[in-house]
Amino acid sequence: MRKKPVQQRSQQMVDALIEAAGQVIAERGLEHFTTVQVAERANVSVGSLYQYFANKDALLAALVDRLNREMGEMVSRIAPSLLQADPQTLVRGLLHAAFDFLGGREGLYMELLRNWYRLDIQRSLHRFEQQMLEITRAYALTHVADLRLDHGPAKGFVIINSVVFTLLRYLSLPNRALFDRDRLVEELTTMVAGYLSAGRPRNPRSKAATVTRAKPGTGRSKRNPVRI
Amino acid sequence: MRKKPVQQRSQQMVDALIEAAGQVIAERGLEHFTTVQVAERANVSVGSLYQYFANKDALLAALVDRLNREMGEMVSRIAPSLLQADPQTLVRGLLHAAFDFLGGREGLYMELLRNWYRLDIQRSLHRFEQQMLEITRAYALTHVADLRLDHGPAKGFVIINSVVFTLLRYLSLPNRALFDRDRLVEELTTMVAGYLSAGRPRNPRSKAATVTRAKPGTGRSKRNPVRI
Amino acid sequence: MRKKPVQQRSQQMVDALIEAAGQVIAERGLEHFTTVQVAERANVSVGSLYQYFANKDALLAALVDRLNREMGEMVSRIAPSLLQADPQTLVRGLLHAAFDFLGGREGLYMELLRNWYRLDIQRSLHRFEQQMLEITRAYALTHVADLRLDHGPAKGFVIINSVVFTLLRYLSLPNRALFDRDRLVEELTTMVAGYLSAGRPRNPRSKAATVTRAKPGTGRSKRNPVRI
Amino acid sequence: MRKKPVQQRSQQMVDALIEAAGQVIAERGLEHFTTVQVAERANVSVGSLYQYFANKDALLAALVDRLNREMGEMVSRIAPSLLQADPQTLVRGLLHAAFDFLGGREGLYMELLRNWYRLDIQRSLHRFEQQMLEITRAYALTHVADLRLDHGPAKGFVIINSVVFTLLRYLSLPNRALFDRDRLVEELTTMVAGYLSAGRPRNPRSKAATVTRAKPGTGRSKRNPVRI
DNA sequence: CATGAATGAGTGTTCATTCAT
DNA sequence: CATGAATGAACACTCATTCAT
Repeated sequence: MRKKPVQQRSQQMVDALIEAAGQVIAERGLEHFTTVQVAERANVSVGSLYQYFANKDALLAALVDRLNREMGEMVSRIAPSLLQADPQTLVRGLLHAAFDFLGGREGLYMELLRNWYRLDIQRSLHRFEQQMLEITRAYALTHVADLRLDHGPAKGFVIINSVVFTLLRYLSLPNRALFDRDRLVEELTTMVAGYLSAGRPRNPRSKAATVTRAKPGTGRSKRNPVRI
Repeated sequence: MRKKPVQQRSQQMVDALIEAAGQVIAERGLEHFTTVQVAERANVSVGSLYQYFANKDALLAALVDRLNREMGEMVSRIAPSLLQADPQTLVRGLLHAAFDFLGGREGLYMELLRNWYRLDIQRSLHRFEQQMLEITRAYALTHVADLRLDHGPAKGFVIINSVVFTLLRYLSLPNRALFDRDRLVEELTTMVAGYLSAGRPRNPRSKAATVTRAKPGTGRSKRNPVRI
Repeated sequence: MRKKPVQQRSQQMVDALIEAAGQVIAERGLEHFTTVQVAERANVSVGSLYQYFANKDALLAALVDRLNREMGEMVSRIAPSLLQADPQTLVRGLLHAAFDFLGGREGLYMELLRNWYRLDIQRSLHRFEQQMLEITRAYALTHVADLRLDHGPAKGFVIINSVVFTLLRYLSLPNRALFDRDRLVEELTTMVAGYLSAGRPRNPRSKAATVTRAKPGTGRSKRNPVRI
Repeated sequence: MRKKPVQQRSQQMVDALIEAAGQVIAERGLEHFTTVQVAERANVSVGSLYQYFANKDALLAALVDRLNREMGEMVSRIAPSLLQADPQTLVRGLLHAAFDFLGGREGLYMELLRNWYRLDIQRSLHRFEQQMLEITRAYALTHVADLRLDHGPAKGFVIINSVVFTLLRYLSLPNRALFDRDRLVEELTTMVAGYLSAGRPRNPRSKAATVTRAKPGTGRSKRNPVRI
């Protein structure tokens, strides 16, 4: 940002520009938005845009920052009320919140998240993972028996990406006739809640199976038989 | 495609152009590749490119078609050998195959899949889902007890997207120090295999819960703790 | 200048702006300096700049005026002490003064003089010539035998421009390793002092040669054979 | 240059663009010429300009190269016919040639040379000096008695810059009423020829004078008293 | 059919200047 | 009077697409 928007009017302009950028991106797509369009949408001249943002990328970065922040806020808002529920309820609640967040603001977040690798949205996703990890830990403190405690970074990574991109793709579907939102949430709830509970002795009679990789030879050595 | 390449030379040229397009995209990224670059890489003039492809988008569509086809071939190649194994082995095998596929060809598929919404890769993913569904059905015929038979479209959707995008994002990670590929595959295997086995009467006492969505339609606000 | 700065504060501001303009030009070059930079450097707003200068060019004109005045002052300061010396000493003294003047003020004058044709520095140079003419006349009054008295405007023109631009280019040289300042001054002294003394019967035996222009025909008519 | 103009048509285009650039610069001045204007003048689109020149600067560089080359050719064309003449005739001939060259082509060279420090015209001037040095050496071989042989780089530097910039400024004069071209050439001839002959024992009775700098204290150390 | 030079609309960005506060 | 945010015309440069050869 070129100038620190200390004054109120300035901050308003910065906000208006970020907002306008979001709208234009949501409407035209990331690859078709131009600085002039953003300025026009914000009822402002291009020059003003460049008074507050060094360049187009800086504007995008600010928008991503807002996404990042709002994702955090969303989680913080939702989490407390879910800590007393059982795992499925927790997961389902988070999923609905994520759904609402993604579809919100005219699909702005969707277009941004679809471009997670161009913009620096990886950071946002990473922070999201951290928050989920914290929630899981907090949850585990009161529900000792229900969830495994030793969640490494991999579990959070798997869950977040599975959920976010599955939702994202569902919302991007031209035709949602095959199954509705609730069905999707239930499926994801089943999958995620099951995954979170995994590892506990769920079914004592389940036979221990020793399996090897089907196609072990692609350069990965010592992938040992795994006990499940 | 402007002309049906009935002649052999023409088909070769079409192939060379698609191949070149893939290479250039893998190297420079989707947003930085140009038709001239593609033509040069294919040792052909731009004019010839436009002889066979109406425009840039048609070229991209052809590339996506190839992706679509190769994804199908990949699955068909892998599936037969896995039908005898137990669920985890099946899933793990498919995951490793998907991993290899994504990382293959210098990351060409990654760059394409990252742009699933710009190009029309949704079709490819959908076909992929169909194939997975078929595999699951075939598998179920011989492993009746292990997997639920009533997989609707939602389950396939969830699995495919969860897996594909999680792998995609992992491979896009600048730093893979936190956990390695095998760990990720194990986690996904656990999640997916568990999910596929879910629905069977695991906990007889569980159901009989009446749940209502807090605000089922557009329901944004205050989605209250829910009793399941 | 838009307003006559009758008040003291105003005059200070005008001075500060001119000074700031000079500094910015010296640092960034004439083609890269902006009115905003100048205003900031003068601890003043752009609006104020435009209160006193109709536009950018007016500011530059004021700067050139100052250059003009300071060049005059420089000559006036130097001249008196040199009127008693012999021609070479006079010339050498003036050259060193010109050198110091050009290199002074962080090279401000250099950047301005390099742009003698954009800004209206021709006036400054012309005034400079007048001053030199006066000095020569004054000098001739006490050194009748040493210098020709009939210096027309051409001689002053030749000397001033030869000296100023040669010094200017020397100071603009990226590498001054070939010869140092003193050497340059000596050469110029030799040339100029010799030139000023020329016309007197130096070499009685010089044969009268009738020569024709080497390439008389390029559009300049009747340039007749010249008697030397 | 982006593409090697191997073909004739291409070379023509390159030439046309350079020529157009020269014309636009001569008409509008260096700071007001745009790539679009150049393209239009060359009856070509901007895109074509950029097919042959990486950017605006590359176009300017090509123009400067042409200046450089033409200056060299001009000297080579003039020099041979002057080697038999006496010094004044030599100098006068070169001066008239330089005059014609500068004023030629609608003043294109003037505008370029006025910008010797922005463009890389210093190289051209340096090469020009080298050529003059060679001419002087060749001349000295047949006119041993007339010219000093030990011309260091300083002498050439002084002459070239004195002459070039004095001519340049004369041609830039809005009003040439004070003295005409021939007068200027005569004055320069006198000065330069005198300078070139200097150093020879011209006047045995000239008293040796020891002089010190008029204003020695500006930071240049060891500037010793000079023997004249 | 093949070629690749030519096109020109479109984009990001700058900066002299104005004017509401 | 001073301020500095706002303006928008102007410019360098790109690249998908065409078409004369």
